[in-house]
Amino acid sequence: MGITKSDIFTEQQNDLAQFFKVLGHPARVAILQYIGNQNSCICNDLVEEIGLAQATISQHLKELKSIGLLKGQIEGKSMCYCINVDRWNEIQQHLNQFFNNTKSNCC
Amino acid sequence: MGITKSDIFTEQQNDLAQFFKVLGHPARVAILQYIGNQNSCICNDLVEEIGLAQATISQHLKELKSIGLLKGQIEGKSMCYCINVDRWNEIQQHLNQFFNNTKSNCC
DNA sequence: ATTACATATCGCAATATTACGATGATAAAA
DNA sequence: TTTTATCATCGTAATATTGCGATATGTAAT
Repeated sequence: MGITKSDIFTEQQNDLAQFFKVLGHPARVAILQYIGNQNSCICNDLVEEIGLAQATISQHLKELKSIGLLKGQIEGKSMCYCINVDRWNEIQQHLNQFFNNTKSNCC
Repeated sequence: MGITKSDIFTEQQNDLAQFFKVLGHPARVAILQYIGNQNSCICNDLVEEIGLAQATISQHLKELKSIGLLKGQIEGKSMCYCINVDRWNEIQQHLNQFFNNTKSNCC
């Protein structure tokens, strides 16, 4: 099949999984780290920095935008992609809540 | 293509992405939450609890084991799958390091 | 208006993931 | 020993993801 049965899970579970999923690709991790180090960014830098085709980088940026982690501003004829710090913190908090609420000690 | 170009990323980026990826499915989130609430677990409970076929659950458990998050002990004729707390904390720490080191504030 | 540049989107091919039925392996129970 | 129960693995179908070339879109410069 290949289709994830999202309807049998809670919205919280689906959302959480979606955050993890978007972060679950090395290119997207690398993009976030690069932007984090630069404190600014234009997409073309990324193409050289990461080593994937422009179309591919653009697709990854789109996914990072889809969960609100990145915001893009038109800067002349290029784009300035930046980390949405509020959202960043919010997601970090969600993930930590998941980790903290899920600890157990049976074995 | 569909193949991730892991060779152009650092080991740290690949590992981090792998953690996120494994957690990036609602069934696996649900499995961890369920085990966390029970403080113990046998796989068959999960089949009823989650609502996926036994083969599917088994596959998800395997992926959670692959990053060391779960450990399984044979318990009579069933399995006791438990959260590996040390590994759990370790991964939580890795993810938080990533979040803390990647903050920026350009826009 | 034309050109040059930067990014987004489309369409495709290759590969990965998800899900499940069927089957295999193992261990307690009868 | 046969049966039953529990979990793992195999094989397969459906769908998703990844990556890229080609092309579209938009903006700035000439």
